[in-house]
Amino acid sequence: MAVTRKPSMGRQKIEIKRIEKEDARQVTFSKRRGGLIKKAHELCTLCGAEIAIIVFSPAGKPFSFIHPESVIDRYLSGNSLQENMTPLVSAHRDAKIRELNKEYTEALNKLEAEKKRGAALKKMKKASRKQFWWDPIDDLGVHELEQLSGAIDELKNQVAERADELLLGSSSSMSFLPGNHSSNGMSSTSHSEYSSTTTYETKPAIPNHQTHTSSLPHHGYGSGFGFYGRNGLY
Amino acid sequence: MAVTRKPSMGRQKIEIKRIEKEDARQVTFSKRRGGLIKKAHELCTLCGAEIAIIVFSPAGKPFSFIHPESVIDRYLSGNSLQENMTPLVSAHRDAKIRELNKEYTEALNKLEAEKKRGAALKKMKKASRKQFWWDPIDDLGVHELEQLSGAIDELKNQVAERADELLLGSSSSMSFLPGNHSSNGMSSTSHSEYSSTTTYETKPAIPNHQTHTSSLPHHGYGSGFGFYGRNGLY
DNA sequence: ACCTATTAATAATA
DNA sequence: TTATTATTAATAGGT
Repeated sequence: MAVTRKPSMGRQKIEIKRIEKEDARQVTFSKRRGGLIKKAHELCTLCGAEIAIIVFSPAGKPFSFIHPESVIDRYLSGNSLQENMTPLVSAHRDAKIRELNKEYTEALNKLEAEKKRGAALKKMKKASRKQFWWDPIDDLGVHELEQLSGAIDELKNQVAERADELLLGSSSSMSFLPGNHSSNGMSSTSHSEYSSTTTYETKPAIPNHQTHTSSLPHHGYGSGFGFYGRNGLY
Repeated sequence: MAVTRKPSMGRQKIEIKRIEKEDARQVTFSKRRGGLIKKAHELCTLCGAEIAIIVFSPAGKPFSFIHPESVIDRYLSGNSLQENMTPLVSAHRDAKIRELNKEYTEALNKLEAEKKRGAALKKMKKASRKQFWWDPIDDLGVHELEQLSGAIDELKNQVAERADELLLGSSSSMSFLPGNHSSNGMSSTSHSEYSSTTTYETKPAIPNHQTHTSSLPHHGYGSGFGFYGRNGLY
């Protein structure tokens, strides 16, 4: 009793335009997010680039992605970045920097080891992405740079807000997330997929209230990414 | 005299590990960058998300990508963001904010129109991407947030540095780019591909010197992204 | 940059 | 969400 065999219609070509169906949109978002991440990871591994990303899901759930070990390392190794920090964050940072450094290093080593053992490599199965534009145009003006700078600040605000909330243990507009925590299928044990890259998910922060009253840990400059003179390493 | 017909070996499966051949790496980087961008754009269009990205090519060439119109708009519409700006940038900003606003709006309209006319849709043909990691983990701590915040600051520094250079007209370590400008095939006319998304390329800045001495335009918070309560719009 | 043979991503489904 | 699989889309190698 074999039916006409129609397991699936297979992938259909779709128009690149907003998916109206809320449900489908969510699914696609999830799937493509995973795909994008994978692609990004591959690009990193293959060519060795440095990236930092902040994403806000359609639902307003913030995600952040940072790759450069160098950046992380520079931060963990403690340095001149506490000055411009929010007193709140700064305080905690002072007390935890060491611990975190160790903690983090251990985590990385662990992941590194597990990776070498040819551990899990099939946990990734999400989808969904963010839409942004990327254009290697040649002539950039001051205004664009200013805008960019501003946008970056905005991003920092989000992070800072979340940080303050955590530090204060305040639940002014945040305590537990809406619902889909492990929804992505790679919760706790998951981020051992890709080696030395750091990722954060600037949690929910509740898609309702938005008391953008938090402060963020600014820090001195002086220590830019420092990727410039690294040509010799590639 | 038809040979054994071997047009191409076709795509070969590759290991996801650093491409040692400098040349091949560059090509792959380019190709995949384009692919990633495309993917990202699609995700944006399909699901409507908000993203901001900063990337540093293996050669140290910085790229930045910002999507959210809302963010841009908020910035262009002028507000409380001049306080923490570098005097240098701030000054210029004061004088140009209006002009830029108009300029930008017009540009967006132009792109919008061209897009509707079903204009060019085949200009995209680059390749290359950045490698970074993105992980939707559920439990984020203060330390991760701090790191994230720090990394974001780093990014801002890059932008600020460039901005200062432009404003000062200083060529201390920057004047013309190394070489591959239009190498991507979509220079000037290119960024009309995707509608209302903003993209910047924090130019070369020369992959050698790195006088991270620039300052960046910090600005007050108060006006976070504000994507949170937008559920109803999706 | 442009071409294809292949591999990889994924829309539809369950 | 997660799994399956028919198709479309991305691309590694070559030219």
